[in-house]
Amino acid sequence: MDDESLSTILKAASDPTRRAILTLLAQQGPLRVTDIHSRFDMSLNSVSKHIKALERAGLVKRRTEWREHLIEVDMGPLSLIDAWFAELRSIWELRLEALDGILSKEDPEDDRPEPDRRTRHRRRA
Amino acid sequence: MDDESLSTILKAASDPTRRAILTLLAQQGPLRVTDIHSRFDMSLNSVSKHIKALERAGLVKRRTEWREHLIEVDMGPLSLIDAWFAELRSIWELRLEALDGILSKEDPEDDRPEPDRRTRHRRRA
DNA sequence: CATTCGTTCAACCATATAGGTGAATAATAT
DNA sequence: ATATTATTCACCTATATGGTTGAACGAATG
Repeated sequence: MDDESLSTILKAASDPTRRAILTLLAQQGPLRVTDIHSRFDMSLNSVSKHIKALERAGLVKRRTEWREHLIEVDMGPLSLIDAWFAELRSIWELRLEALDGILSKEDPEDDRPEPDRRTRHRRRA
Repeated sequence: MDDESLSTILKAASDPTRRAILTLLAQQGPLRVTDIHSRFDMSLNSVSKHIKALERAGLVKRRTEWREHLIEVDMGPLSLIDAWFAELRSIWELRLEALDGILSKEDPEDDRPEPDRRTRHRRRA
């Protein structure tokens, strides 16, 4: 549905460091920014930025207790991606079924322009 | 498994135009670059680049017949993403189960540093 | 042969982002 | 009050990417 948040989520997940952070959080549970930083050979600032990217995508949630910011993974948005994949797959399968049904009936030329190989020059609407 | 190709796939899928191209291909079947271009308000060159990005990610395959390049969607790589999600989820659930098991047994302090709220200064290894 | 069509390649610009450093803020400990 | 710890904010640089335009290439038509 929401195309923009889908982009944000996928883009956030497309970075190896961010995926590693997600994995770390999944197996270790809520951690502080500093704890996460200690696992990576990278400046604390960069880690903080990555976390903010994950936060923007909704893949992690921040729970601020006293002076520590606990970061925990949120599996929710992943289902959005699942849903998109499922939709794409179903569209694809629907087309195949429809193709099956048409195979012997309609004039195939005006439905989808099936390339008529090695005839004279292709013109299409 | 292959972290780099996972990044490539997710990044390719993170662009709205590219997702639209995938959807179009899923419902229309194999199309030429020009056909795809006609659906978007964008230069042919840009469309060509997007297609190459999708190709690099393995999300579409190119079938060159005579002088036309037929582009068709390939659902294969999507399973790679599915697999990663599933792995992440299972790691997460495993931790929860383990937490359940430990609840009353071990010294909780050296397993995962559970923040001991408002005690004296935190020091960690 | 010259022309047209489908596609890619090359150069270019604007913008976004990953990474860094250093200062600022907030809260606790001494 | 001062020092220490945790986090963020602001700024800078390099690189990647989306988009453009224009030229080049290969194949089929006339």
